[in-house]
Amino acid sequence: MKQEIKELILTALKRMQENEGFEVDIPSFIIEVPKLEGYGDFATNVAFLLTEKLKQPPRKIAELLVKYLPACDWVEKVEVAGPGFINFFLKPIAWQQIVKEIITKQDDYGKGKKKDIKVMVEFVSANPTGPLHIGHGRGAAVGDSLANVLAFAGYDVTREYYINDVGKQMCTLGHSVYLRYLELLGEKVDFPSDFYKGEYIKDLAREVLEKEGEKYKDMPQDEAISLLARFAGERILADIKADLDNFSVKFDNWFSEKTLVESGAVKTLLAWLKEQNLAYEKDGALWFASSHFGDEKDRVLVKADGTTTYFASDLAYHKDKIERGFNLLVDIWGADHHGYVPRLKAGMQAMGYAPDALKILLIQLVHLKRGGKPVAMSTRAGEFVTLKEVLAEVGKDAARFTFLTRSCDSHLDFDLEVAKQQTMENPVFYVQYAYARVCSIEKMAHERGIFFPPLIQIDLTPLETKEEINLMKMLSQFPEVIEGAARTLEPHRLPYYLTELAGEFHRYYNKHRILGMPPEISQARFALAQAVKVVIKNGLNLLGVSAPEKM
RNA sequence: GGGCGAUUAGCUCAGCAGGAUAGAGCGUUGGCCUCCGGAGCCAAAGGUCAGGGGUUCGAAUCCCCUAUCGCCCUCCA
Repeated sequence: MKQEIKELILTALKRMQENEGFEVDIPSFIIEVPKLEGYGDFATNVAFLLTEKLKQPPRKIAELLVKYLPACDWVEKVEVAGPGFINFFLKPIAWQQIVKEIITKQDDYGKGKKKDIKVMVEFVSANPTGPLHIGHGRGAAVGDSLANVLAFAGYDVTREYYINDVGKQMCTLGHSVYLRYLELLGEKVDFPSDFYKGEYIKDLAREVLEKEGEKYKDMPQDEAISLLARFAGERILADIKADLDNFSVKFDNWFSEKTLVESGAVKTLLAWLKEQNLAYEKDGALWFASSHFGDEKDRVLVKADGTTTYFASDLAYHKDKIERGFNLLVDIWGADHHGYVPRLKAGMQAMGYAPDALKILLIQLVHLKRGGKPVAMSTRAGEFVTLKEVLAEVGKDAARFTFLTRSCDSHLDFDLEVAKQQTMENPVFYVQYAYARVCSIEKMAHERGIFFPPLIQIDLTPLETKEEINLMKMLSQFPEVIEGAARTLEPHRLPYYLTELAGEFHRYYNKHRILGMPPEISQARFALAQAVKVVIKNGLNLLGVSAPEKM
């Protein structure tokens, strides 16, 4: 609808230029929904943007422009208001068309046109050294829904999980299991404080002992640690996959860092950087000259002990992404990694890629609470509330909706008690309730033997009360919400929209009856309710939240 | 000390690419069940958009400074 208004204005601008002899570039004006009803259904600021060039007051320009607007059968009237806004008032038929469109398109309503952009969304990517905790859950929900939204908006989307399955932390993992294993065999061990202390390590050790006996005790320590690292890593990764599956989080690809190292990609890249004089040796280490590209200092690629850093692999990984043909890379990181943004961007530049092709979303930390009181979460002590535990307690829908109803860069207080409550403090139920209500109306109609013609044949002209117009307006905004959420990489816009839409429907439902009215009114209202159902369903799908027919 | 993020109603948070008189829920107060699901609806009260400068027709929104809070500043991941 917005787009159609825009077309009208563009036409008027052209005609005005021709007839009045103005030679002005067409400014990038906006069409917005005004806050006040009296200002119409849409308003534009185009006149303000022309004042400077035309050297005339905005109001005068607006009045002139209105004269050149083409006639249109769904526009009621156009007014110039205030200092120079142009307000459009639409006829009900304009909105009724939307209902028809939704009913026709169903699952496709809101979809954007295919865009020629291949985007990779990389998210979670937690090291396979321990179970996912609630912070990972937030990243998982945001990444998964953002990928859904981007795909729906017309982007070609791939979702990937990067597995850090080599390096020091895997060795530490193996060693941690090894020590717990020895403990089980009655040996006294000194467990270092920087090892993985969680209870799950003991469980893994116990499992090894039960299945494979005491054989690791007798082999060389290095060999035992290496074998145990592999076992533990695979087992933990399997658990991570299961947790994500329970959270309705899907990946197209699980990318192993190990393959990057074994294929020689990391070595090749390092050699190339040296050749380009972008990397140099100092103090026995190899450094990347990231400070040439805006980072505050240079960064180590190969440590003095000969091992490569996480960062070295990461450069090779991002090079690999680009080489696979992605022209937009979205990385979703915990905010505690923000210090790595400049160096990775520097890496992109050094490798000859546009730094803007990489968008990094930093997700602020989650503070877990219960009844307003903080729940202790210490990773160091190995005591944390896992994602699995949270899901078991509050359920997938509430968890996902809560994670998604915050902008990424705002801290999130996740209160377990609130997430369980079915009140408006927890709007997931409010939205689902609206959906269930429509389903219930259908069921009731069926039970009463009320006949409805095919939705597409229903005459919608009876839809003209204020509540109906508002509801239809809200429905018409869905495609723009999708487009905006995709463009800005802000999936949180969607839950807010759905909450508003649900509110508009509840209001409507409370004031007007759908069933038991004269047939032409009942039918039109029923069609409207079906349109609401479609949009809520499409929205919840993108959020990975279920749309229950009964609650 | 430096960097990033935040600061909007008593609380939790929105505010969509600067637009007209600042938004929602919770909580508070008062209403609505002869009626398709009351997990709902209506109404009232509640604000110096942290503070100060600047940019312009116009700023919660963009720029600078200050304050407070969180996170980061390793040849860790």
